[in-house]
Amino acid sequence: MARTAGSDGNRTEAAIRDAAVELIARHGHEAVTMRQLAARVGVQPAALYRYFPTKEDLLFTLMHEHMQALIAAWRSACPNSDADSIAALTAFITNHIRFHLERRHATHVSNMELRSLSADRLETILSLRNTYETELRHILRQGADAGLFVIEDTALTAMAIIQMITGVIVWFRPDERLSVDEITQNYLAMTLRLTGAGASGSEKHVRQDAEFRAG
Amino acid sequence: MARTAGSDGNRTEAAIRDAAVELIARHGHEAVTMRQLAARVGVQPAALYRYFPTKEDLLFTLMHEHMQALIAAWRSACPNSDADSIAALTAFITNHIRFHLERRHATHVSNMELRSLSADRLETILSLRNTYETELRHILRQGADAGLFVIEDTALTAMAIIQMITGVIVWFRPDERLSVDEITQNYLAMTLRLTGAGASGSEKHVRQDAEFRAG
DNA sequence: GAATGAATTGAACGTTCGTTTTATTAATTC
DNA sequence: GAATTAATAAAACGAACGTTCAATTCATTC
Repeated sequence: MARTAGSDGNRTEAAIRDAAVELIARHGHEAVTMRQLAARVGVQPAALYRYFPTKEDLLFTLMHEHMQALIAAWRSACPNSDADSIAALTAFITNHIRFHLERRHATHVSNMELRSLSADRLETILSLRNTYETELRHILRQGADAGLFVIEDTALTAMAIIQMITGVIVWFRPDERLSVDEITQNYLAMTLRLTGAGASGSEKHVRQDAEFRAG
Repeated sequence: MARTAGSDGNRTEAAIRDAAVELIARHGHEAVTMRQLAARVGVQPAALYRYFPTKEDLLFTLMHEHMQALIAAWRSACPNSDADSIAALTAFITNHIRFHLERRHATHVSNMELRSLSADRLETILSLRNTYETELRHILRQGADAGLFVIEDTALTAMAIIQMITGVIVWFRPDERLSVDEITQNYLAMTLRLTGAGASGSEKHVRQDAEFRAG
């Protein structure tokens, strides 16, 4: 056989991307074979090479688009530059958690498969990551300068916050006892306390365990 | 040739473990080949099979011993059960960061290579991990019950703290601008604020950016 | 409805993988 | 110093890997 009835390049490419994200997130890039991926898509292995020249190209494409989407999401979610730092931090945390919970698989790939990239492509991804993290560092520094935050070390605090709020994808599973909104408010409250902003902006969001379980 | 002069099974096994931890941490379990590992040890691939029956057995051994060492380290570092919750939390954070900074490679392996384990071995490791994390949950719950902490959700807060303090191994490199002690104090201060214990126990550790850079 | 391009198959390439087997040498025991 | 055991080398196994190539069929254009 050859070309199949109803075949469509755009649909096939999208199916490859979707299947690849899920398989790589679950088993890792090295562990996923092109045959395995092709079988999941419902196609022969050779067909994959019409869309991605190599296995690594496929991985890089997924990671690159994910990082660009993350930065784009923040650009459209961040408040005006004259907003106060607490509002900016709130927007950052909220956007980050929502974005990552919506794309758990893609985030896993972007965070775990860096070592499968060639040197120059690794640098491309790390540069995008740094661009994003710099946004948080700016918020923290401005807030600290304005006396709104208590921060010992801006870079270290930024890393700590990002590790904490990205970690949600490790344990969160849909149909969990907590809704996405509850989780977001919870992480936000912790972040505001962590940065010393708790007293001025977070109390209204704080609820106790019992209320969470009841709701 | 065959047995080499001065060869010693104990030394060879230790060399295999050390090389395996480093290689797996850097490249991932799937990406490391037995030939590559053997070359690093300075031995032929077949020699590895005298010490570990399969590649997965080697990985599991490394992860299992690491998790048991982590739990043992906490058992010998945790204060008496009549100590207050802030002291217990302080001991937990301090022990965790020191332990992980001393074993960055092994921690990387234990955290990233879970998907290379068979189902029953995965369960063994996850069970040990749960044992460890339960210790933190107990501290948080006791402190919340005693009114020392402000915690919305014990399980979620425990996950957030562990993600945050384990994340130190991702960015920390020796000969960094911050010493291990400074990093530990910094994470401790953030954790105490995050749990709402900041006002009563952490101020004496807080220092500003400028002082860190100067020190 | 012939010509052209897009989409895919089927088969194969050389390479590398984890692992096994057998033989050989070094250390230890008696 | 012979017998035994521990430690390794050397070579090979079949299987699976990423990838390529030619052939073939579907869809579109004119």
